[in-house]
Amino acid sequence: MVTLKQIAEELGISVATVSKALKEYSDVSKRTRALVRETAHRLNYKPNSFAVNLRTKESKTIGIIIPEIVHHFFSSVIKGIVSQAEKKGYLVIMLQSNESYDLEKKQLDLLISKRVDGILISLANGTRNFDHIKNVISQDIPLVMFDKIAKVVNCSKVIIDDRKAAFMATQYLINIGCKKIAHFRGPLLPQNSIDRFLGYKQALLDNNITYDSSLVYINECSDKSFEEGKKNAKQLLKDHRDVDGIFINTDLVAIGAMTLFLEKGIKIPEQINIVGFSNW
Amino acid sequence: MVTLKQIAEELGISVATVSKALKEYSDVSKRTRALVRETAHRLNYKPNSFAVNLRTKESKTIGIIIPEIVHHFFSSVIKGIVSQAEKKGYLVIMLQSNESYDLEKKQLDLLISKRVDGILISLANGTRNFDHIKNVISQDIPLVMFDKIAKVVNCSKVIIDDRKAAFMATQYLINIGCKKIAHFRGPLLPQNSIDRFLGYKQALLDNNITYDSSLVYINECSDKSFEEGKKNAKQLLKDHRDVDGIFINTDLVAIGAMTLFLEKGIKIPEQINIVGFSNW
DNA sequence: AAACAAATCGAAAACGTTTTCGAAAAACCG
DNA sequence: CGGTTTTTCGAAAACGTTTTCGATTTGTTT
Repeated sequence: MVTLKQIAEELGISVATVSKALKEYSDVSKRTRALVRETAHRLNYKPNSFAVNLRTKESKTIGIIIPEIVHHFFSSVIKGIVSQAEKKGYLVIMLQSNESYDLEKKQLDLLISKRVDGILISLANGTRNFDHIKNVISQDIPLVMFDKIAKVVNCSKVIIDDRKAAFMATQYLINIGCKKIAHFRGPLLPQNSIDRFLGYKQALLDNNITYDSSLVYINECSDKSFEEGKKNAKQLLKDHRDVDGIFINTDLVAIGAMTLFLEKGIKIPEQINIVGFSNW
Repeated sequence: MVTLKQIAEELGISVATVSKALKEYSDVSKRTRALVRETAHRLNYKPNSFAVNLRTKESKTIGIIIPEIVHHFFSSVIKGIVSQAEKKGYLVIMLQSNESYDLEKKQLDLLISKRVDGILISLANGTRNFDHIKNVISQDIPLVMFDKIAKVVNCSKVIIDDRKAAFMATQYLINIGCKKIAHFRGPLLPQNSIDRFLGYKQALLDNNITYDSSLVYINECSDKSFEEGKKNAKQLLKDHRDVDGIFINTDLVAIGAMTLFLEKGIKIPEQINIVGFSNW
């Protein structure tokens, strides 16, 4: 591997000038600048990023922590992040928390020990303490939360209007004539699960439909979402045979529910209407 | 940020001993080792990985290049790679080639300029020259290819037996009674596209069904796979109305084809049987 | 030609760690 | 107690780059 020193020796000048020449410092004459550029190219010089990192104290990489990689939403988010970061010369290190608080904390430690320049994070469902996040922020490491956020943490956040979207989904069911609408919601904690529930409730309220908490089913949105959807659908059939619409927190759960209904010979959308959330 | 030097000053010993103590060198007495460990922990010492990288000439990161992140197969592969790498203390940098040869080359350059310790790569469909790969290998940077490989490159490779799998899929269609079986294949180049085609052909041969090249349709497996599936299915209906089975290179294409058949009122599997490939 | 300004370069320190090698101290032995 | 071995430590170099600051050279102005 060729270094600045070798270029310097080749040209009989100092390492300092070579370094400056390569960064086009006005400090060094045009003639030597050209000379250096030329031989650097000839020797196929590539700066040693380890040394650059140490000296400049930055790595031009950003870290990202998401609950689950194999997930249509997150994998498209990653794609966007990676390609955008790239344009600015940044690389992306990706870790997943498996929806676990402990793992999330460990991954965060890993990223700061690697001294990434910044961190993007979507919280695990299991996270209800945010000290590890606040700790990072207090160390002045840039951090922004997206999708699964915590309102109490003071940092930039990127989210959609879950509440409004849920409202619109429920309103749609009402518009096409549904009278009794159930909701399969996510866990109690993540903000977007809460907001979607509130949007659902608001839509009922605005249309003078009385809210019935027994129509709300919870699922964990773990990696068995599909099975959870089937289970909840089965339970729903027992509890409320006359439900004619469901607004479901996540598409994979919705697919599980649909599968069960089809197995039971229940026609969609003739007998029951279903709206999922996520754009899978 | 606390450094070795600060620990050394705190204890009135040298930086060298602190470093060695933290790595449990037998070189330093048990007493000082304990002392160092203790104060390091108390001061919340975290080694500066930039310096470690520079000194040890390794970064404990591996790079991975895949054609497409938003893809069920690749995102599960990533998940496996990330979690396994993690166990060994490695991080993963991920880049995508968008199925483009030029981008693939650029990404490879990026990874080696970042001096990753090793590279995993699944080739882009557009790649038909492998000098960039060979070049990396000749620099003694560990590289292994997976899924979309090139036979001519001399390195470790991880693949499945595409040919056998395709054979089994086609054989299955034959077993359930299909007489005229079409094949929607992938591009001409990637090895697994070739192998799947050969497996299909072999199955026909072994069952004394004459191979008819007009029953083979090509699709590019780009990001418009779904549309390609529909298009090929439409064409197939024009060319060979009596086909009763199709072995399709990729699930997303198969879904496109199924969608078109359903739109045309053709019943699956009553009128036509379909096997896709990928486990989506 | 003296005086000054501008252009060009390089020595050296710094980033924080790891490792070699020699020196000092301690322990052991007859 | 002298000599030898073992244990314990630290000085210093090295990794390759960036940047400051002073020195030297060149050019410009009276």
